[in-house]
Amino acid sequence: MPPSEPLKPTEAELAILRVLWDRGPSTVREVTEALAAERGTGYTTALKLLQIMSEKGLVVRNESAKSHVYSPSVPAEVTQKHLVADLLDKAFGGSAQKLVMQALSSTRASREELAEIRRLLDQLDTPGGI
Amino acid sequence: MPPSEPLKPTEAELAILRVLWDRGPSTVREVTEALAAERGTGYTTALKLLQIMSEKGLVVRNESAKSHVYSPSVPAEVTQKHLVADLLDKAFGGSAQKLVMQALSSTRASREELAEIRRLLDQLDTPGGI
DNA sequence: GACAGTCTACGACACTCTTCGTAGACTGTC
DNA sequence: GACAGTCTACGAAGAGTGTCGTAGACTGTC
Repeated sequence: MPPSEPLKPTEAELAILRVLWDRGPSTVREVTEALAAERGTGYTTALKLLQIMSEKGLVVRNESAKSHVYSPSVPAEVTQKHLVADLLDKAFGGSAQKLVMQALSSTRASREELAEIRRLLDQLDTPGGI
Repeated sequence: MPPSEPLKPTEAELAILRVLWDRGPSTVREVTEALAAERGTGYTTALKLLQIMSEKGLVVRNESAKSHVYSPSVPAEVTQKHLVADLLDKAFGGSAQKLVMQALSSTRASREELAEIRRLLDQLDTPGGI
């Protein structure tokens, strides 16, 4: 069977994924240092997490160098989409509208961002010209 | 000091909150039955959860009747906003635009919903007429 | 070839979450 | 007033998470 679900990352795992998304493929040491500021957690903690994430299939690792190099197994967008879908289901009864409204009203989006969203709305409204 | 943070509900707690949001103030038995379909969990489980949530301040309870009646301590929108803000921070680097894009593209919103969102966008774009 | 430094692997611990079993209180019925 | 039914309260067990300490392997330097 296929790898089944892409498994929802835990909080600590998500923090690591964020580092990998930002930095690209990274070693344990690099992840540890990037994480130090916000979490203050040690080297072996990051190592263990990355090992677990590797088992779960959240990251892939390249062992060709002495220091293994870890990368996200799927693009950020895929994981993000899953997280949004999960929240949508669990907290908003599936109403994307409500979620979007909360997201927009709880932050200050720039005018360009708003325009970008409006562009997406137009695209969704008139699907390609069918 | 004030009750500090509104504490993020866990998954099981969120499922219960959803029942209370839908049904309004409810007894343990009512919550248990509403939850039975999706979780198949027993009476004492719901009771314990509600007790814990009451301690945490997620719900308030009215003990005037023999069967205590539980209600959400804050409106759904407040909790939802916190959850969105949390996801925004932890998974999207604070970019509401990306979150909204994922939310909109991962679901089929109706034309009316899209219009509603567009209305909110207009409102955000021209704040009151300054 | 001993030593310092860096790496991975692994086990253990504390903590939280979720679930349930059991006990005790209360209420109505015969 | 005994009994069945329903309620709350509480303790405990099992799984999952996040953290680290320690051990063992490898690499380079003197």
